[in-house]
Amino acid sequence: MPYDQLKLENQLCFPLYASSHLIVRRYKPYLDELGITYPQYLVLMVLWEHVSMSVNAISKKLLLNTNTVTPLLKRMEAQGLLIRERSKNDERRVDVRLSKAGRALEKKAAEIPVKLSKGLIPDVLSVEEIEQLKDLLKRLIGHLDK
Amino acid sequence: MPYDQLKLENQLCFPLYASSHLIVRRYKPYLDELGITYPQYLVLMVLWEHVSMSVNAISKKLLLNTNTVTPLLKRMEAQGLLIRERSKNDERRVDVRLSKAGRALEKKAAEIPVKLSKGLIPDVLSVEEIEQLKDLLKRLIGHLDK
DNA sequence: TATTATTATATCGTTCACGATACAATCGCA
DNA sequence: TGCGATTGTATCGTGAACGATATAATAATA
Repeated sequence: MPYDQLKLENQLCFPLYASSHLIVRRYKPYLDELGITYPQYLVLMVLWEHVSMSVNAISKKLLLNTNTVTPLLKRMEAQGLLIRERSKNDERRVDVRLSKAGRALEKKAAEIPVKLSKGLIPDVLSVEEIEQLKDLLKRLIGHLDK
Repeated sequence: MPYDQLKLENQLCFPLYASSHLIVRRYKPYLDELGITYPQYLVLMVLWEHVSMSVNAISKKLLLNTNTVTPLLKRMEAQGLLIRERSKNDERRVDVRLSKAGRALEKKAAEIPVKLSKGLIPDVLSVEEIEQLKDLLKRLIGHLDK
């Protein structure tokens, strides 16, 4: 039985890949109600925390490339969720800030993580295990993102 | 400070999403050498373990929808990595098996997980922590995939 | 000041990922 | 046997995700 490391069962990457997809699928019905996608929800979370941010700063925060974030932001601007504006200080930069509509979504969105954790915590994973999982993932990300 | 659960920092989903992307990025240069993408590598792993499988069985194994897997397999067939053939028993099914070229990639692919674990284990995460991480992810997937 | 390098963003083409939908083959059961 | 329900696969359209590339603004330095 050669190449045990090539079994899905034994890989770390596959469960990461799969759980990421599955959890986004779980978010979908709730995000559909708000008219946004999961990556758009990530952008909103960044902008709920920071009044104004450049395209570059957003893409760094989300660990995505700017050529992914640029069209994402343009779609969100077209939907009226945010405003993109060339910075006056440095005209290479485009600063992004939420519109009223974008800011208004925060309250509704706040319920989503609560709803999703139902049935998961503590039945499947305890609070401690969730913290453990987040910690392990953050250390992994720290290694991968350099 | 309202809505703490909406901070990227506090979410479980975001580190899952991010680590999945980052690890696929790490795979990329190695998979480029083999002329395949990460989802194609997943398909190959399934078929290295199982001589023949239906489209449906592959999509279930990878936790992907068939409308994702069908074009994936067609591209792989066009590249000469595998053969798709209507099942004789049940003509609704399409059985998929590797070509010689597809089987030949296994040996080269076997080195990739080994290379990727360098610098990660045990410096960033111990062997035990990797096992712990896989276990937590599998339990999470078990919950999400139903 | 001129020119080279860097930074920030945008554009293009390919591959995924998935919901909605279509359609043919097979199954279940009266 | 007949026929409605189910199953397996495929097609289409939209939104990512990213490498490669382009372009303009700014910074660095000769």
